[in-house]
Amino acid sequence: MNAQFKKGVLDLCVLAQLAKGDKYGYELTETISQEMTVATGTLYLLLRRLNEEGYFETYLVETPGGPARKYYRLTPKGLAYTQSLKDEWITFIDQVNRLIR
Amino acid sequence: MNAQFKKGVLDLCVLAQLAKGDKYGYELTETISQEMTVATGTLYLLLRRLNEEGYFETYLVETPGGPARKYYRLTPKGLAYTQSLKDEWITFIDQVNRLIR
DNA sequence: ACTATCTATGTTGTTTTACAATATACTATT
DNA sequence: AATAGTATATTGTAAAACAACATAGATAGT
Repeated sequence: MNAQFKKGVLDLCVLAQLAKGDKYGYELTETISQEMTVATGTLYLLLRRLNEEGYFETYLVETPGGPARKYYRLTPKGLAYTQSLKDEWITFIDQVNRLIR
Repeated sequence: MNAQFKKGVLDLCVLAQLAKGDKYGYELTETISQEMTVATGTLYLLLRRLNEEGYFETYLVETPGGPARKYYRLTPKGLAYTQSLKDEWITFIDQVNRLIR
């Protein structure tokens, strides 16, 4: 069992969003905030950490108004990690449900 | 949303077990270990914390062989907290599922 | 008699993660 | 001129889980 799941579901949420297509940080903050409260700083910290672990590639895109957007693209390693995290999440839910029902 | 859920599902597992009936620490360790890995020290730390917050009453029971068992009994406050945590857990699963599917 | 194992409770120090607060910077609106 | 929105990022703090260790009585094996 992955110990990180007890406190690391956000990783999965971000990775699963990126599996749908490249996104920039602020965009991820907005999307995830629709479902749960998350501090903006938390997302950037998480993105930096996962980036350092080789799950992302990044690229900058200029915008006419406002600062440039930093897009995150999943690497093959990142995609594989996303799938394994998703599987572990499903398993984890079952384990918890067996204990609490 | 409860921020503790991202890292506090163990609380719910322990409380839900106690909602079924009084149990002692080692017994909880055994039961929860059937579903997920958990360090013995973690359980006792968690029990002490929840006890200090008024969710338990405790009592000792002598055993013919081995040290006495410390039983934990949910207080009304603890039972109410268990139910609210359970509700929040169900909600949380839905929120995550919307983000990852 | 000694050793290991099981039952049972508990503490200490470390790591991880999320949060709050703060900082920067450009644009558009009032 | 001030505020709000878009966008990225850092710092310090708190919570929770872990690993390792400590204690202790009973039992079983060698």
